[in-house]
Amino acid sequence: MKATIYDIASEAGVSIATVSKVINGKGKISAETRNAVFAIMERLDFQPSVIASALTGKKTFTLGLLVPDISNPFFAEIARAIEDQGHQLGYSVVMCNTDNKDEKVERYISLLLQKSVDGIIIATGIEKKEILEQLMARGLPIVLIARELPMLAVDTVVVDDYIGGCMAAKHLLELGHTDIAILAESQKVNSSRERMRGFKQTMSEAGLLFKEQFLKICDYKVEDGKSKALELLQGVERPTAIFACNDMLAIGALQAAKEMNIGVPSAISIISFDNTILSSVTNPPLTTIAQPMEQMGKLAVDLIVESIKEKKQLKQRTVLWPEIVIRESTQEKI
Amino acid sequence: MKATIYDIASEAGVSIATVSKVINGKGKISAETRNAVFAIMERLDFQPSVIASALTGKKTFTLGLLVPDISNPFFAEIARAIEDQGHQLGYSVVMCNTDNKDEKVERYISLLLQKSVDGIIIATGIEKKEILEQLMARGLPIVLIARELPMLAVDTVVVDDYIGGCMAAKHLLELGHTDIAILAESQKVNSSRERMRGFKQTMSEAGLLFKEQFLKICDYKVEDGKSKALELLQGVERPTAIFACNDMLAIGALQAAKEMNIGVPSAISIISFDNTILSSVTNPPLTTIAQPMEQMGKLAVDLIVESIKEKKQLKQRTVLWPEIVIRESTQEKI
DNA sequence: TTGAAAGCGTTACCAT
DNA sequence: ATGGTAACGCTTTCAA
Repeated sequence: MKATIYDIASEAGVSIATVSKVINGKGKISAETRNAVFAIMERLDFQPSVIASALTGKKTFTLGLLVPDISNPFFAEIARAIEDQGHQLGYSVVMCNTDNKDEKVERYISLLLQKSVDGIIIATGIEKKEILEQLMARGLPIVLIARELPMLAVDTVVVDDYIGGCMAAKHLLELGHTDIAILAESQKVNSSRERMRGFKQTMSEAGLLFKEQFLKICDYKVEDGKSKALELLQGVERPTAIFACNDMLAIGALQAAKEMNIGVPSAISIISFDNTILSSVTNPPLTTIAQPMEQMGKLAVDLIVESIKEKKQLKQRTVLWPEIVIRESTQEKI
Repeated sequence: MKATIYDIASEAGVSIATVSKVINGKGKISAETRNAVFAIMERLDFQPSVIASALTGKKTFTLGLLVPDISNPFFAEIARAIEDQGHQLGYSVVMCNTDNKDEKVERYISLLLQKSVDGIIIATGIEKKEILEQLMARGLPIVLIARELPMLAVDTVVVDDYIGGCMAAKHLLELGHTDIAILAESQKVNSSRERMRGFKQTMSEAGLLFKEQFLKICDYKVEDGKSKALELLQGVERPTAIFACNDMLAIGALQAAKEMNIGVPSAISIISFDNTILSSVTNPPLTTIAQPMEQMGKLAVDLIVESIKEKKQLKQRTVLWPEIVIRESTQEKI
């Protein structure tokens, strides 16, 4: 049914070794046979089997990608960047949605191993770092993107969350806000912790005290951001600005303000983090600390491919600079 | 390095055939040897190579998924549903972003063929239907989702776009609107054409005339929706309602109205199509015709898997019913 | 209940 | 410049 190297060989009246050589451009082959073989491959619509060639020790040119949920715009944008660069360099990417569950992570990793992927890019949180250690022990190239596992020598690409937090605080401070609340993700998430740390640090450097009752820890869901923001806005003391640790939470805050008829940014300023498509689509559009998702994805792929080609064995941690995107959800305190 | 079936066999003092049988639960194996083999597989952390087993004629348990752009929330949500169900049934999915370009489609298909995927789910537009015909001639299972290629016997899962268009019109009509504009996608897109057709049909059945100057054909981009909506709103005759053929265009319309200080829905109603996360996040949140993305994805996978298992060879076209989700972007004409 | 051996589509080494 | 052949890790058939 599908043409194989044997079909080509017999059709061309040469050996399979010769065909293999012309496919891979190896060895010395006369222009004449080369052309003949190419012509026949074309005519028979021959596609060399990656499967078979992988079996002989070559690569599968396939990467695994672990994300919590591709329907989350942040990860969708990262995934797009990764697939683009992967494709550019000749790799396919297998998408895996983990829902941030270690058990699913383990299942997917096992599957990817069975399929002999050349490397795995991980954008999902992992609690048990043994999972990764085991993987690394196997010598499989790994890179972490947008997540980190401290104290593990693994290639990592992240944005500087601490600086991002600082930038958010600086912006709000410059606008004259002093009563500021934070909508954070679970403190198990390293990036969220760092964003908060940068934020608080900048406040205290400005001689301001962050009021702990203004800190709300949320799930990663619009709904939860909304209910926590509602608590904030209904409290006796009301903040004049909110720092949401991601776009989803910021949207929740926006909805809470709307529900309470509190103007944004007139009565309350909201700044978020990520700069996914969501932040440009809300009303008002969100001022946000942008993660350079495209470069992050590209970099992650470049790292893993280098590591697959064994061009490098030093592990590195690349920290990208965030950037503030000022839209319309923040304004001077009045 | 990685344990193979040989390692297990020699460790267990049996033949590789025996090991193969216990892995696949085939043939008759004594409980004793079975347990021994299992124990050793466990101890050696053995992962059977899908590559090798695929080479012997079995499947790769991998599906290709062609989407225009995974960072578009509609396709991200579809992709999530597909990956979920695929994983459920034992299949991995390779994601491919085509940007709706036939050349990229062809490149990806060729790659997927080389990797011996068991089937391809296509959610991307294709102009040259020969591409598909060729694929089908190879006997590779294919299913189309959210796109169709008329006059081609291929499994297809779509929402009833015509009915969806009718529902949108009916809603607007019930609210008393008569001057209604349409923001459509390229007329090459079958679904957009159908939505429009249903919409116009319903209007004319109500004895209303659709004014052709109220039809704007757009790209698939927020920006374009905005500029086209702006033209509409700045015209001498201004519509009191807009039907946008997808969420992105509706967002553009929302932005246009905001820029012109036209209240939504007080001065103009906007209804959209898709019900991606975007429609719930805008202000006001969008009334929209929902596509059941989750079921569509699940169904597509079920179809392709059946077809892989050769349980079925009849091609079918499954048309799902859309549903209107009323939010706050539409109201009675005043 | 178990095993030997052929075969899957390539690559790579060694001959010619 | 070209070809023969072992090897990759597994499944399957046939024998024992």
